Amino acid sequence: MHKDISKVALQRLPVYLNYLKTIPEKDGFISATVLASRLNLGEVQVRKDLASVSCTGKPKVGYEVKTLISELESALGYDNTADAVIIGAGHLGMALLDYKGFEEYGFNIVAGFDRNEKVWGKTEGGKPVFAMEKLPSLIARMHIKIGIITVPAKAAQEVCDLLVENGILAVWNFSSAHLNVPDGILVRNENMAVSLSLLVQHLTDNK
Amino acid sequence: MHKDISKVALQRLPVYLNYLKTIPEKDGFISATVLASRLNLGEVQVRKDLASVSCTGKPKVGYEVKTLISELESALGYDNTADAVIIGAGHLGMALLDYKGFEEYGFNIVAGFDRNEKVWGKTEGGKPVFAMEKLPSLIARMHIKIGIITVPAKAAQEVCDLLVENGILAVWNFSSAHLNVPDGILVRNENMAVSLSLLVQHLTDNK
DNA sequence: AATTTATCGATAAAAATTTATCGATTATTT
DNA sequence: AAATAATCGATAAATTTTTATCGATAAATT
Repeated sequence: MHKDISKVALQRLPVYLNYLKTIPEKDGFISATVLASRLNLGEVQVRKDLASVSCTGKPKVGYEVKTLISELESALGYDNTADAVIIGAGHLGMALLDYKGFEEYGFNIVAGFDRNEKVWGKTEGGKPVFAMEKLPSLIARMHIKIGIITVPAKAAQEVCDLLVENGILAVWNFSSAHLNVPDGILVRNENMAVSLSLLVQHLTDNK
Repeated sequence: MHKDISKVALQRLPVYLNYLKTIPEKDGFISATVLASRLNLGEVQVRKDLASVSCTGKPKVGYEVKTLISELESALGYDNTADAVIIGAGHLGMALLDYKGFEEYGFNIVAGFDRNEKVWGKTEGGKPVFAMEKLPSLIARMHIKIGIITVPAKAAQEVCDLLVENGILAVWNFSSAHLNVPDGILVRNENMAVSLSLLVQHLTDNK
């Protein structure tokens, strides 16, 4: 098994994977040179990134696309599917429930939960929405370790506490609230405004 | 004006800003030490990041929160509000239309556009959804430079081309498609599955 | 008023990441 | 069959980023 994939490389691997899945050369070969120019990355960087998951590149031709795809998938751990639940079935929660990309990458959003009884029993992309009361038993029964928080900021900490109490180990936080968690619990904050601001920053720099 | 903010620091600045806006010490001071421990970052790193936008820290007490907030905002360019449009009024598009965080950061999502006439005329969070035909004139009239793509992958390139044709300079791509754009156009890809996979990666590493 | 404590800001060291270079290898061309 | 061209993979150099150290300073304490 390949190891020592740097943090930043790890962020680029899915980009390669994603791109490889869309190209016409699906049944042939692709070189690091071509890949680099298509994705606007450095040729050497691409080669180095790929070296961390593959050693099947052949001089003059490059990498077999099929092989590379499965090597990337396996390196990224997409083989072992991971289950997660979503708390908050507003538009964002529903969008994530429906997001096809997850399945493709081996993730499985099991269900959504919401306080509002109007959405109980609804399904989105085949995923059901339940009452909050059902959360503890479902998490326990299915040994779920990942919780996705898409509730308003005000309710986020409360929801987070509930998740942690019930054995969740990683939280993906879409609310703007800053979450306090005990040691050992991983929080990843997804702040949409931050992402957009980085885009704008870039825009104003280059003029 | 402060300069030379490193790329990675630039990604952390909004985190500080976001956190500062939520704390109880709003009217007082906060030290890099405290900020670091609250956000689980290195003390020196925080101090260095802040040094790139501020020089108002006082020994023994830290930084005045109010001052720091406005210094961060100005460094990040949140003074000059930026307008954007969203193409694709599915759940994700609707969620972004409704996302309150943007306004807070000085962004303004002007409107959504969709091919499906069932959603035309709807509003979400006060933002209207229009037919695609209205896109060119609105972009031109309001001088909008940012487009957010939340359509399915199949339609993404077509939408992207349309945006570019009409003068959009930056694209925030939520679809899984890889977009080809002319030089000078900035594309930022938001792959939800990537974010989740990084979370999971971290989870499986630390066990 | 002197001493202690907490923190800044700067500089230096360490670590991580990117970029450059180059020999080895494989297909293609002569 | 030999020469050529393209590309890999490895190693080295350059750059960027993170972490450590330390004197200076402002508030708190003695």
